[in-house]
Amino acid sequence: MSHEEFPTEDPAVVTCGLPYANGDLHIGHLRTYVGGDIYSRALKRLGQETAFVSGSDMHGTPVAVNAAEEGVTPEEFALRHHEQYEETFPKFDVEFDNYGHTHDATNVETTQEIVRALEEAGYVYEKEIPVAYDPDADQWLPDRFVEGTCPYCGEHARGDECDEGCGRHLEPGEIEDPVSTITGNPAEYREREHKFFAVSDLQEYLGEFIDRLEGTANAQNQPREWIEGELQDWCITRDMDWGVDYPGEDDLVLYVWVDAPIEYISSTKQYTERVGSDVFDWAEAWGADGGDGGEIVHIIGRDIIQHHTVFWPAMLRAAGYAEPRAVMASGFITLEGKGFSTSRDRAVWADEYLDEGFRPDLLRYYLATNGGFQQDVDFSWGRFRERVNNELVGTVGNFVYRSLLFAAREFGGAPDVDVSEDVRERIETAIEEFEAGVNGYSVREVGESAVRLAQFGNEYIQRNEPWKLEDDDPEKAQVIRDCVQIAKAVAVLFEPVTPEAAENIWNDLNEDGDVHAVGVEAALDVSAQDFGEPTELFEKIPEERVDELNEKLEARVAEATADAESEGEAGADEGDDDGEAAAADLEPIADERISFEDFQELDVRVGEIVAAEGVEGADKLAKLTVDIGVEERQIVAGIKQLHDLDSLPGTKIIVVANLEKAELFGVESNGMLLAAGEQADLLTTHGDAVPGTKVQ
RNA sequence: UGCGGGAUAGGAUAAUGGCAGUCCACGGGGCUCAUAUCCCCGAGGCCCAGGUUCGACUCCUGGUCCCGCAACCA
Repeated sequence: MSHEEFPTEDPAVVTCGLPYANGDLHIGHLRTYVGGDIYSRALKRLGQETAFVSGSDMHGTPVAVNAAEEGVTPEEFALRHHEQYEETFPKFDVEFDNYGHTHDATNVETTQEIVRALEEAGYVYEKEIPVAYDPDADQWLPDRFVEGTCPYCGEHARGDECDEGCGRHLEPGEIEDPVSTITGNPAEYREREHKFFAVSDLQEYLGEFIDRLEGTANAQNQPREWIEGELQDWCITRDMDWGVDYPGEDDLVLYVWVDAPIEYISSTKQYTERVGSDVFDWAEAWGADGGDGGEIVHIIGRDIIQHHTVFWPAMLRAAGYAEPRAVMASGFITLEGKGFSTSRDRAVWADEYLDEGFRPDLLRYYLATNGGFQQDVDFSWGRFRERVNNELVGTVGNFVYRSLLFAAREFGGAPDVDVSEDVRERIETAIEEFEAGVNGYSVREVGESAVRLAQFGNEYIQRNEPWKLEDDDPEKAQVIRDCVQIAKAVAVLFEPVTPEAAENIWNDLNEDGDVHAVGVEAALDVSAQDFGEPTELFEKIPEERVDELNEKLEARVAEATADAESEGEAGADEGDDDGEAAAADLEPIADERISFEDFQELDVRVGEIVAAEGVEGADKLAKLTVDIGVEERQIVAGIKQLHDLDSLPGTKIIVVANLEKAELFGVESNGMLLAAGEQADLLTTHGDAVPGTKVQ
């Protein structure tokens, strides 16, 4: 690796964090992949030899647990997601040079090689630790295969973290009353030998490494806490079948975070196997040939910074590979100002975006340029429309279209004169900005260099008004020639962000060759002379589309929330919508009608609140004791913050009495109270119906 | 609680301690080859409180708020 400016003489590897084979992709995920794709295209554009690789992360307990729930094998489960990812990325023009997965033979082999190297170098030792064990099923229960009671807050918790209560991380052996998540059997603790990676031996190295690491500031600073504090060694084995076998140990697999980053190497290897080492040499890039290695750039979400700045470089170092040059950690995405919530279907899914008929270019542009890469950005359909209409249609599309249209009509293509000095210099400036974006690890800067150039183009054509010039005025040919060149430069510089539009400009210009393969210098190359009338690059998004999309989103969230509530998860999630907003745009009435019989299935009763108290550890849940005439019921509802609980006893409410029981935060909820809207305005009786009266 | 990132106009971004600039949106006017671009004018901003200083968005102290991370969560 060098710390010279790109492009360097060495091969580069750009990687994207492995998507975990356990769910659907939404535009929040896409930010990292689009960012990586743009960055790798930009590097290639600068002439840097680059491999862009990733793969699906197939292992780990969540896959195993979810597969078991579905009754399929982990491999089947994970492969299904893998295939889906593999199909989805190209639809967004995210084009990996190689996309593998962690369960393929290459990765298993590479992982085992690296683990052996760690062992040989003396970085692995054994230690006995307590592990949950299911004696009935004769099975070890690592991580999420066990759940029980958090020793710190007493809430129900997963084996590895107290997900519902205090949020603390739990060490193996800590969780109390352990129960198997597969069989429901009570578990016991058994001492068990496990393998540890002596990260602490590499503390000094990691301290130096982090000082020279490039990329975004968050990736460099966040891990300082651990690296400059006391590093703990890392347990790298698990008692399960699903994973990469630990070499020489039949009943242990490697912890998923060992084989996951190694997929970066394996995927590069597969690329070399496909194209030949004369085109791209994985061993040189990763320093497996004993050399210094190439330029390794990791592009990840900021949630996995520590894995890429502590464990991973430690493994590379200990096993004798090259270290990463840069880590770019992206911020998160919010949707219309609020967090994504996949359980509430509050998300813009990758497939959904495409199904709405939008081109990948538009989203790529939005994601790449709406804020700095490490900044959290908000996605809203309104702003999406604004930026597409103003910047892509108004600035870029309009400039290219008006220039090429004018050129085609007046000259049948580009007039045969040289590009003026001023314009040449302006294009050179744009190239410099583009390069600065790559060297500053800013996909935003890369994307904006082309838009600013198009903006200059609009000013330039406007200032010179070629449409007012006489046909024999040499100035007319000059201006048009300059504009055609600017349009070509825009195609070259905008290609990483909007590959499809770049291709269209290229075709309109009647250029030979592949716009995806040319270098930045092509921006200044003489254009083809003849071309016809151009196509329109981008289409405006009408305002009604935004309304429609927002309505769809709201309706979906409402539906998912209602589903969740009927499953007894009411209020356990965020619900901070404000009342005015909810009143301003009401959800449309459902189209589907239900029969009277269906309605009659609901046993709705008048009830009276006897007692109300908050559920400990939950922000929003309240435990209510409700008198419904025939009996008293305990009902949990998400109203803790919305009502004064002390004033509730004596209040008459309406209750769905025959809703199935549910457990929320470990508290049983036997029924559901009816309330209106996000503010949970409680339904009550107008007259004096006694508790137990049926509502009909 | 600790650590990190952040807070500049409605949104997005700049400013060695020296006039708070730019893009988009908004209001008004002009131009018009073009999917309404460009030009002109206008309204609108430094999270708060102290301090250092001739002078603070910038440096210091103390707060507030947002987003993360806190290690066998993929």
